[in-house]
Amino acid sequence: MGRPPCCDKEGIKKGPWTPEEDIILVSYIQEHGPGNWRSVPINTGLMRCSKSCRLRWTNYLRPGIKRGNFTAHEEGIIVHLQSLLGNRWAAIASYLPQRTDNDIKNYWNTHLKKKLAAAANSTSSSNRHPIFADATFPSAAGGSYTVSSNSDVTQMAAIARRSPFADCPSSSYASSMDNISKLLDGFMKTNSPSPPPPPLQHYDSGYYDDVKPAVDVGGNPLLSSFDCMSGADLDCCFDVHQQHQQQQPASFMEYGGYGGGYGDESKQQLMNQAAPPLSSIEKWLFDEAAAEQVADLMDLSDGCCSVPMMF
DNA sequence: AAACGATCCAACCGCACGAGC
DNA sequence: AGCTCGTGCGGTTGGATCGTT
Repeated sequence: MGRPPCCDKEGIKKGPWTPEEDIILVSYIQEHGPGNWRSVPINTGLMRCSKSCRLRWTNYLRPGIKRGNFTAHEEGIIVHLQSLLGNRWAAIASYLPQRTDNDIKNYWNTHLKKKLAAAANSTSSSNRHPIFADATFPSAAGGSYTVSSNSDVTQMAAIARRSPFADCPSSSYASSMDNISKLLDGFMKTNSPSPPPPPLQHYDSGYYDDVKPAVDVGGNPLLSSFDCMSGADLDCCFDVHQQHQQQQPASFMEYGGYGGGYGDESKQQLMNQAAPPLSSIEKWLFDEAAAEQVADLMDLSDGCCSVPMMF
C-alpha cells in the first residue's frame, strides 16, 4: 500500500517561500538542527509540508551553498561524473559540496546537455569528450591539460573518488551565511524597525550524520578516505580555508558564523597520510580547483575542512 | 516601448527505500 | 508480514526574468 502524499492536505501552502517563512525555518533549524522534518511545520506553525521545508533548507537556505555561474572546472567535473554515474545528481553533487543536486541537475538540463549535443555534432571524428573539444584547462603550474581519451575519463573517475570534498558532506552545510545574510538583509529593509533575528549559532557537524556517501552503479562506495591525497592537496584545502576565514563577510560574523577548522595537529596528522604522485589531470583538478576557489571566493566551509578530523 | 519567445531555476511531484512498530 | 513514517532522489513544471525583434 502506498503512502499518501504529504502535501495534499488542505491549508498547506505551496509556491515560493517568503522571507518570513525562511527566517522561521532557519531559526528552527538553528535551534534543533535539520532532520525530523515532519515536526518542523508542526512546531514552527509554517503552513508547509515537511518535504517542502526540507527542500527549502537543502536547496537554498543551507549554509555553504554557492550560487551563480558554474566554473569551467565545475563543468568538467559534472560532465565526467555524469558520463560515469548517469543522472545521479545527488552522487555528483557530493563531489561539488557547494552545489546542490538540484542546481547541478538544472545546470545540466539547461546548459551542459545542449553544449554536449552541439559539441558532439562538431567533433564527431574526435575521441575527445565533446565538451572539451574547444576547451583547454590551464594548470596552476602554467601548462594546460586537455582530456583526450577514455583513460583520462577513467583517471578522472578515480580522482573524483578521492576528492578532498568527497568525504566531507557536511562541508556543504558549513560556514557561508551568504544566503541567509542576504535574506535577512532584505527582510530587515522591508521590516525595520523590527528587532533583528537571534544570532545564528554554530551547527554541530553531528547534525549531518545522515548524509550518505555516493556509490557507483554497483552500489560500491565512491567516496574514500584521504589516503590517496598528497600534501599539496591538503595545503590547497588549508589555504582555501584560511583565505575564506579571512574574507568572511561581516554578516557572517554578525550572525555568529559556524565554527570548526583545522588545528595544526590535525593538519599534520593528515599530512602524514600516504600519498602517491598526482597525474597531470589530478594536478589540474586539484590545483585549478584551489586557484578558482580562492579567486572566486568560493564559500569553502569550515565544515569541509574540519571533516578530515573525523578520520 | 511592447510583444513575443527563450531561458532559468525554485519548487513540486511521485516513487523508492530503510527503519520501526 | 504488512503497514506507516521519514527521508532521499530524479524528473518535471511553471512563474520570473532576460533577450530579441
